[in-house]
Amino acid sequence: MQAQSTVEKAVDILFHLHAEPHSCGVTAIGRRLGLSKSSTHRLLTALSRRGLVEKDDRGRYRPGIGLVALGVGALDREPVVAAARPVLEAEAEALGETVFLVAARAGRLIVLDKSEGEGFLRAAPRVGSTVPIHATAVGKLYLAFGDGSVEAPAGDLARFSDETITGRTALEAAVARAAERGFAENSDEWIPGLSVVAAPVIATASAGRMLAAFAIAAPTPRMRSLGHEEMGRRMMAAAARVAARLEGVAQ
Amino acid sequence: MQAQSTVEKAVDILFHLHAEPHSCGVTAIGRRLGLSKSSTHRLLTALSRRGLVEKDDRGRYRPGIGLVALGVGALDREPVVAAARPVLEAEAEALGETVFLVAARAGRLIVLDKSEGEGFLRAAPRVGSTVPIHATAVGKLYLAFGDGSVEAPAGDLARFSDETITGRTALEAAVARAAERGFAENSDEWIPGLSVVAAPVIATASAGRMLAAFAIAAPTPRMRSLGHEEMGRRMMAAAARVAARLEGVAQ
DNA sequence: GATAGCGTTCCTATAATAGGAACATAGCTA
DNA sequence: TAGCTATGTTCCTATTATAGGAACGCTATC
Repeated sequence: MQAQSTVEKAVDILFHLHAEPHSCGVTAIGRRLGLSKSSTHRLLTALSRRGLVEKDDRGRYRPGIGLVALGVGALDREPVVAAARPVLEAEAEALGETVFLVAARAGRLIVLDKSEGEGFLRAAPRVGSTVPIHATAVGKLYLAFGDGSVEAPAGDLARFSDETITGRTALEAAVARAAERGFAENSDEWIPGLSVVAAPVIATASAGRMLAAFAIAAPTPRMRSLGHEEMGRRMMAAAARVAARLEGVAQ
Repeated sequence: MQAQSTVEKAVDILFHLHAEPHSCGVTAIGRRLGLSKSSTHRLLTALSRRGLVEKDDRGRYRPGIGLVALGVGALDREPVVAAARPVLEAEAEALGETVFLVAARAGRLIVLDKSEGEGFLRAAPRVGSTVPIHATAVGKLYLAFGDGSVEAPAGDLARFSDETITGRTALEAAVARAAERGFAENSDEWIPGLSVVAAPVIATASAGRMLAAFAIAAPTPRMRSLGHEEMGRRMMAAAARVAARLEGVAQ
C-alpha cells in the first residue's frame, strides 16, 4: 500500500478504523499503516476536528458520527440505485427472498442496495460491503461482461468453501458459461448454504457498458426449488427493467 | 473557514459535495471553499482513488460509495446507540409514533438512531442529520443538562416558524423550565405541525453526564392528545432504561 | 465558427508534513 | 508500593508534498 498523498493516508486510517471491531490506539494504527506515531496522531487530530473520528475515554480512536452523516444520502446520488430501488422491492416482495444490487467501484464489488426477503433464514448483505470476485455470481458476470476494471485477484484464488473455484481454467469456464447464458450463479462457493443467481444491468445508452448486477440470494435448497434457470430468466428481466428505467430517466 | 491541514480541506470537500444536491465541478468547489482549481483537482483525485468521491460522465464529482461503506457500522460503535436501540423499538411499537435518539457531537446535535411510527403522517428524521439547538426540545435539554459543549448560536437566533423562540431571555426561561421538569418540549418551534417531547439520558456511572436525549416526535394535534406531561414522564422512563442498560453493559 | 467556460496538466516557490526524540501518564508486574 | 513498560502527546527541523499561476485541450453555446 503506497499512499503518496496525505489525504489518502487519512482515508486509509478511516478504513482501518472501520475494519477494526474495537477502538484503536495511535501506535497500533501507525504500525499497521506504516506511519510514524506523530504523523498518525496529527492525521487523527485533523480527522477528529471534522468529526470523522472520535476519541473515547481512554484516548483511543473510533469512526466518528460525521462518517454516518456523509454516508447517508450518498447512495441516493447513484442513478443506478435510484432506478433499481422499486425493482428490488418488487422482486423481493414477489419472491420472498433477498434481492440486491452490486456494482464495481474502484476495482471492487460493492453492495449498492438490497431488499430483504421474509424468511427466517435469509441473506442479509450489508449495503456498502465488499464481496469477493472469483467466488460469486456477480464476480463472474463482471469478468464476463465488464470492461476489465474488475479482475480476479493475482496469485492463488482464496478458498472460502469446498465448492470455491480455485483453478484459473475452471474459473474461465464458469465465466464463459455466464457470458453464453446471460446470467451467472453461485452455489456454496463463497458461503456454504448460500446460493446466488445474478444478471447484468446493461444500458445501451452507455455504449453497452455493464453498470451493475441484479441478484437474488437464497438458502441453497430454496434456490434449487425455485430453479436456477427460472431465476436466471427472472433476474435478466429485472435487470432489463432497471436498464429501461435508467434510459427513461436519461432521456 | 480556516482549514490549515490538507486533510481538513479534503473533508470540507466531502461535506460540500454532501450538502449539494447535484454533482459539482472542480471550479465551483474550489471557488466555494477558497481553494485553487489545481489544488481542488488534486484533492478530488486523491479522494477518488479511495472511492470517497466519484466522477460522473461529464467530469463532475459526487460523494462516492466508499462513504457509504464507512458510514455503515460506524453507528454500532456508539455504546449509547447499542443500549438505546431496543428501547427505541419498544417505544415506537407501543406509541405508534417516531421516537429517536439525539446526541451532541462536535458542538452539534446529531440524530444517532430512530424507530419510526406507523402513521401516514409521521416524523422521519434522517440518521446522521443535524438539528438546530435553540428551536428543539433536545437543544433545550442540552442547554439545561449538558456540560456546556453545546451552546445556542451567537448572534440572532434564527426564526424557523412563528413559534420559534428568538429572544435570549425567553430561551433561558424555557431552558430553566426543562431543568426543573426533567424533560423538554417543542411545539411547532422548528417545523410547523411537528411537536417533540424529549428527556435526557444521564448515566450516573459517567459522573452524571448527559449522554444523549430520548425523544418522541408526532404531529402537533396527536401530541396534544397523547399529553405533553404524560409523554414527558414516558420519555424520562425510557431514558432511564437506556441509562440502566448502559451501566449494565459497562459492568 | 468564434468564444467563454470547463477539467486537466505542468511547473516551482512555499509551507505543511514526517519522523526522531523527549515528555507525561496509565497500566501492569514484581 | 515501586519500578517498568507501553501509550498518547508535544516539540523541532529537514524534507517533501503541496498550492496556485499559467497554459492546454475540450465542450457547449451563441
